[in-house]
Amino acid sequence: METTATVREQILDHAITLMMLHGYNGFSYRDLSELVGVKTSSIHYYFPSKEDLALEAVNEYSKQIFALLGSVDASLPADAKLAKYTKLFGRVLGDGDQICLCGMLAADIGSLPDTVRAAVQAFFKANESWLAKVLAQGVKERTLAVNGRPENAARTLFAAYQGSALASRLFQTKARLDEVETSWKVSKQV
Amino acid sequence: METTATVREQILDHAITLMMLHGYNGFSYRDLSELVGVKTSSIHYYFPSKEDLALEAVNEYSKQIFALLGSVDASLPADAKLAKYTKLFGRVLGDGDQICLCGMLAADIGSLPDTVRAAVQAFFKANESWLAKVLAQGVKERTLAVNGRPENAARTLFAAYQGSALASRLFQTKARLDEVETSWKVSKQV
DNA sequence: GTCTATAGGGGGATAGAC
DNA sequence: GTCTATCCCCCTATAGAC
Repeated sequence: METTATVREQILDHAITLMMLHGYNGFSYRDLSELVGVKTSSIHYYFPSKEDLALEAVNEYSKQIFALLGSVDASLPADAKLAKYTKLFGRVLGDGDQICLCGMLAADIGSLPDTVRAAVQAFFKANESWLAKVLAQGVKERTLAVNGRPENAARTLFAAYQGSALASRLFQTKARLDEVETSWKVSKQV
Repeated sequence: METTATVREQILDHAITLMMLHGYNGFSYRDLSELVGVKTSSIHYYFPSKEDLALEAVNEYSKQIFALLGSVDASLPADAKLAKYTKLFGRVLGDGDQICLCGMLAADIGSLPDTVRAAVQAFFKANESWLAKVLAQGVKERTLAVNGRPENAARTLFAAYQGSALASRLFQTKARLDEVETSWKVSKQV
């Protein structure tokens, strides 16, 4: 049982959540201060600048997501893997008021340094390459509908997940994420 | 030749651009003041609160986009209409540092009042229903690849455009928008 | 309509005591 | 490591002169 999180970990976790809710420019050290229960100067002790904090948030977030992706059973059929991915992406969205941290920071990229841009790019690429493998497998198994090369389709698919996360929150319904999955599954045609 | 724009119009146009670059929380009345050449208090004369400004920006932006959508020749084949849409979406992105205003505000929705949320929702729905008609036409003509009902596929397609706009700016390449179109076009299979 | 002036608060960040 | 105190600037918004 892990009931003890260091102050640093608490700051980072809350920073991730706050950015998923309100974006980089929509939260402050004061917000964190109140959530964690330490003064803002203590937060600067761990994360000298807000940009440092954003960068470490992306790295921590990526680490967590990649761990989940890595835990998906490699022997599953492609459509089952895609279903896992949809669920994973949905769980990240929390109660419906959050979007993917890296989708949010991609929106805020105009306010962020290149270090953060590179980290967000890496997150995108990793997800896209994971999805590309699943799509390639789905083509072989004839369970997923892929137009063109799997690499290209995977970029579009990941974009669709990110866009659907935006729409899910905007309309307060998670159904839109499931529709993405449906759009790539081979159907008997309605 | 229209060389005269009212101060109000200039404010609104710059507000749209600034929000497409940096989001709702990433620009200020001072930024606008410097761009337009009037004091911030004059901006408050036209737009009492920043939320008012955001709402009118969405309305103006929507009006412009809907006018462009309406100008697409109804007699075109579906795949040609989709190509027009891709171009239109790409032109909105400007030099590659902007994303769709309503995509951006969907990311910032946690900081915005319900009036703005409703306006952004209306923008999403209008685009989705326009795309749904194109997809339905494409199914008949056998030029577009649609899985499931056109309405569902259209929501996924629009999400893919929004997500690809994010990625286009993140990676500084517009190729990603074209890939969306490719993913819905019936191909001879590579 | 546009300005000056200002209110009143929030922002990130730092110095230095403990 | 955490605090108090503070700096300095930016923020939205308003009052009132012109």
